[in-house]
Amino acid sequence: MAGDRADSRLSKRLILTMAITIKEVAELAGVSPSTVSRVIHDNPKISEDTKKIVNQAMKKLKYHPNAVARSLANSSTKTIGLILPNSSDDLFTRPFFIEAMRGISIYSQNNNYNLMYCFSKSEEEEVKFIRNYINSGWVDGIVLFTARKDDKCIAFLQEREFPFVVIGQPENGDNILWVDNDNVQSMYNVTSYLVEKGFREIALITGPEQFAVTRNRKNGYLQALKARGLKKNMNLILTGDSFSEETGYNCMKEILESPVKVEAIAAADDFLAFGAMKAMKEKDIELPIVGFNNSPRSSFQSPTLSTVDINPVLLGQNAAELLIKSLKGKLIPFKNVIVGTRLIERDTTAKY
Amino acid sequence: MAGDRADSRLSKRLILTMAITIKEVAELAGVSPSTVSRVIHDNPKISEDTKKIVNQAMKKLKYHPNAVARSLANSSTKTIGLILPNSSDDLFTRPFFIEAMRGISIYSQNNNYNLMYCFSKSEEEEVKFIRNYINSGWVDGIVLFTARKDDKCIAFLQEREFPFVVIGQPENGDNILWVDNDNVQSMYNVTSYLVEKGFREIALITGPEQFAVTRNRKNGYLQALKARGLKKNMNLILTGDSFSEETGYNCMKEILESPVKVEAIAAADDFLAFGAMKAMKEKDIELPIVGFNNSPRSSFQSPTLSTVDINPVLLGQNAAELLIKSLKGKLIPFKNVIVGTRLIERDTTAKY
DNA sequence: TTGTAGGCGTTATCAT
DNA sequence: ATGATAACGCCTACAA
Repeated sequence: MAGDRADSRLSKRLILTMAITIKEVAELAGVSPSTVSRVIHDNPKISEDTKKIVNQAMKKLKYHPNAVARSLANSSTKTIGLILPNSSDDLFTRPFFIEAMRGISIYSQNNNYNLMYCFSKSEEEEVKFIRNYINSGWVDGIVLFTARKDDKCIAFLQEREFPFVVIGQPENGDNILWVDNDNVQSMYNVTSYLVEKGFREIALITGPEQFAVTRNRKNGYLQALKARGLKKNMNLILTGDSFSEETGYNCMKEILESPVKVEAIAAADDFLAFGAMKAMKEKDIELPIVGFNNSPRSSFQSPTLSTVDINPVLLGQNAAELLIKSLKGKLIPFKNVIVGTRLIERDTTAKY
Repeated sequence: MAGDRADSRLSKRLILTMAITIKEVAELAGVSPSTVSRVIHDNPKISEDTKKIVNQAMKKLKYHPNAVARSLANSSTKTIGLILPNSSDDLFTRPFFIEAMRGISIYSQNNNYNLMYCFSKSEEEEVKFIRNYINSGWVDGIVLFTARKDDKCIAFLQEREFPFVVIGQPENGDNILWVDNDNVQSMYNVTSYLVEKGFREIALITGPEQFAVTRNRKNGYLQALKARGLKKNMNLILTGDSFSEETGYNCMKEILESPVKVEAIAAADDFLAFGAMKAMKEKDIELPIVGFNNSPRSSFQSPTLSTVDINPVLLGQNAAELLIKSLKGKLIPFKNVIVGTRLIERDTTAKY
């Protein structure tokens, strides 16, 4: 007498706002819940007839699987957590983050993964949020948006053996999933480009050394000089303590007010370049300069700034792809992806 | 003999990567799972002694509640879904969205709510994602980032009677949670400001009428004229078909090439203003102009653009607050919040 | 091919 | 104050 058992909800349903469950579909279709579950998962050994009946019942009742229950049973939420870093102002002035987020969403949405995000104010808070995501069981994997030297987030994730991917090349990244541009190569290209224009005394303005991106771009610069037979001049290498406009301004001012000869500038970030341009303007000097990241402002400066497009959307997409494939247990042939960059020639260099 | 029952997982635990459950804590503490649950929830009728014992056990085992199981039992995920709209390029060039997201995250994180997001390519896709969020049961409520005329997302959410909040004032918004600036007042202020500078022939460049923000700003403009005893001139009111720079350019060109006299411009968006400035430059004309939204570029144009700061972070924070309070069943005294704006005077108007 | 039963980890009701 | 038990909705051996 299944009909009068206590769990015969369909007939007794009073609260209409509650979602339809697999049991109710089963009841209407006259089969067992497991059969319905099998139909949902396209289990091969199910007869066409019952499949049809069950599908009709599902349609009639407007059944939709409850993802939470599913997650509990599968111990997988099909959700990825994004840890937005503490770069406070950067977050707003630079479209990098939202573009990368969009890239991640493109791949994830196509593969039925959900996305969670949180903003953090400090590296400690980042770790706190990661811990929280892991402990609560909300996410299957995590995306980090930056790789620092001695990165606490990475250390923590490794210790917990939790799946993650980094946008940016971590140190000791051998066993880590990451995506990045080839920052060595990109800056190599920028430097070579300036050398080919005929400049010899090329200054480099970078951000803090704790970021891999800084060390790599510096390397690219040095390698290019070497390859062209130019020797490095430490007075031309300025390491700022941030990627801000102010830092760029100070670095450029320092060079201009020193006796060092400069003919061109490679900046590791557009904002450093903006600051440098400001310093030059103040002294009524105009030197060729190239930035990095193709920030919107770069095409509206006067003169417009030559820069390098690092393709953040693609970085995000590849990050999501790496992580999701590894979550699915797919054998991925490589643990990291290099996304190509593109030098955009604008006013600050085109005329030379 | 509880010790040798089949579910005595603690003693038999082989797989160490599996998370600790309430049962294992109970076993170690020598109490029942329900007691542990009560300790977790600070249930008043629990003895200090057992509370202590249980807490020790939790600490020792590094227990953390499983949020998914909790959600299933509570039929609430404490998660909010954000529907990022289809404004493709806008998303990247304007920090509005990420700032609003940050605002939402501030309030949500403080109240232990999680955030999910998705990007959509069209209004249809937005509805699809909303449907998905609701049907799957992943989210308790939804945040919309824009309010269109005849908004399909809002209609769908209302039909499903699902909790949501809108950033932007919807039409027929009486029974809807929303936050917005007072767009009428803001543009009223801008217009009055220009009138006080002595200008009479003030042009208005707006985006499409389908957006409430457009209609409201237009209203503010008209009301200000009326209040100052100026009569409206339809030739000075340009309604663009987007908020883009190109649209602003075309509108301004149209005015400048017509016989109409213009003395100043109020633009409903910075990008419209950027376009207008470009059109003026081409004709070697410089008229006072005010934009909207305080986009980063506005302070780097030459001349720098006067604009209105709409405080997107606060908009986001208030949106989250409204939604979460209503989810918690708190009686909220108002169903909407008005966030103040601030006119920022820069080069395009300061000198007059 | 289909059904039964137990489990995923937590909460809540009802006893005691 | 504490424990047993049955949900929450779905999945999956195992049985038939």
